[in-house]
Amino acid sequence: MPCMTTLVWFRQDLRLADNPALAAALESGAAVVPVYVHAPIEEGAWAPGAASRWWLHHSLERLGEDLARRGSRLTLRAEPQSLAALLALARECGAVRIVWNRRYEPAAIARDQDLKAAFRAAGIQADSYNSALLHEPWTVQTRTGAPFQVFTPFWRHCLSLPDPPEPQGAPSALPAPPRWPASERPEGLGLLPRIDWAGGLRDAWTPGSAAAQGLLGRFLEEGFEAYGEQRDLPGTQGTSRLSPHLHFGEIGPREIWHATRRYAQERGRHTSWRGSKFLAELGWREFAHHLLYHFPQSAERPLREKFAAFPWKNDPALARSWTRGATGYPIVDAAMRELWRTGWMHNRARMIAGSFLVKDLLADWTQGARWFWDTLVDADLAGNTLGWQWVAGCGADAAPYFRVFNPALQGAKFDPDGAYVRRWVPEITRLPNEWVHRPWAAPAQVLAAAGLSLGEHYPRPVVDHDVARREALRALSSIKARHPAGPRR
DNA sequence: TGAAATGTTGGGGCG
DNA sequence: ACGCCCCAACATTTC
Repeated sequence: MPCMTTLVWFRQDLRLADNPALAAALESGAAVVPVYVHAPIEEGAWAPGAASRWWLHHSLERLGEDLARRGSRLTLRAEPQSLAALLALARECGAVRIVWNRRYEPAAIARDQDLKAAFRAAGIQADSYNSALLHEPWTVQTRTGAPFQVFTPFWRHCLSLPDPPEPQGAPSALPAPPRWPASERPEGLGLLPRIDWAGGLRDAWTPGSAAAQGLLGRFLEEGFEAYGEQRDLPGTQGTSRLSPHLHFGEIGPREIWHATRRYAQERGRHTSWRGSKFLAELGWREFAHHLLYHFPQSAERPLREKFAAFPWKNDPALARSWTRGATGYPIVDAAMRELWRTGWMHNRARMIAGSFLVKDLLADWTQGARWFWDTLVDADLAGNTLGWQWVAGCGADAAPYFRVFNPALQGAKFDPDGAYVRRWVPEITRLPNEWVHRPWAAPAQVLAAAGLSLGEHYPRPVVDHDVARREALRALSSIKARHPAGPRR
């Protein structure tokens, strides 16, 4: 006679603290079988990319260890269909209930709805919870009941809502079932690359919720105060680097919210924390999920529909120079090499590199979104979509298309001492600061003194920014309506 | 969460 | 002393 068992289906909530689905399972007193199902085909066009898979492998290992320390186990299954895998597991365990934390990507929403109905039809109680967002997307709306399309009023509205609930700590023990079901080994999921290119990722990151908590604590102590000034400087460690941990749910936004509040209040700062630039970044994350939820086509298509007719050039050789970090613009190349090596790119650098791809190379923003999707450890459909539509100027609250970043000026402004470009583009290390962001303009004797021969050690610019900018503006005018087009409903 | 082009102002050189 | 021009510095407009 099997005792009551609940499946806790882990997805992008790979943590034990602040996990409402897990808490709900424990509350009932039932035995708990934690499970992760690897079913990438179900994710459609947005199955995890190579860098994400590397992260996921290690994150699952950490979660398994955390569970083992609490007398439990993580059951791993690799199947084409989550439903079949979970129904089979429920049968094996005699489970009568399954719980999970919600996801908000269009394909995941559709899949989860089908699953919920199928579980209920099979006599299995299915309940879902919110672990990933401060506020559910359908609860945030303008006075007229419409979704927000501009960040500032969106976030102002969120800040006016009651605080999200305080997160619960991790349980100290999980009731085990009488017998553990069979489990795939992490290696069996095939997440790790066949040839080991992940050395740079290993050096840069420690997946898992313990590391995430460590990063958050260190950031609050050392980075929070100066975040407003430091966050835009890619040559410094001014950001929290929590993005991949957030994507995989190793830490939740509510934990960050309340940890920030506590940090500020313990130091007698009762006013600034809610309105801080740091929490506003959580706001952008919320806004991204809000937009993807309300505009589910936006991962594939420009929100401003005029942009569907934009005359992209899509030159494969130029796109290749971009992915390889060989455009001849140091800050763009530094950004792309940081991404390739570490699976991450500083936010300011994302804007500069993104603007360059879309506006200087006239490549369709979806090409950039695809590359980031495969190479970023924090690749997130909502965030990636918002970021690329923002940079291309075709999204909600986006940078106007005519706002074109000048790589040399951005470099001078945000990497004035050249620390960032020198770290990732060592060819130009010996150029003085004055020329380090525009080696093409350096006098011959300066290049010679720096031991740099353009076209030999480091490429000449693949396009002339000045010319490219004008070409981009001309391309824009070709799709411009008499009245600027608003976002599509 | 831009940058370039264009306009305005005011100091200073100079005839 | 005066007008003219140049141009830097700043502001505004435009892309």
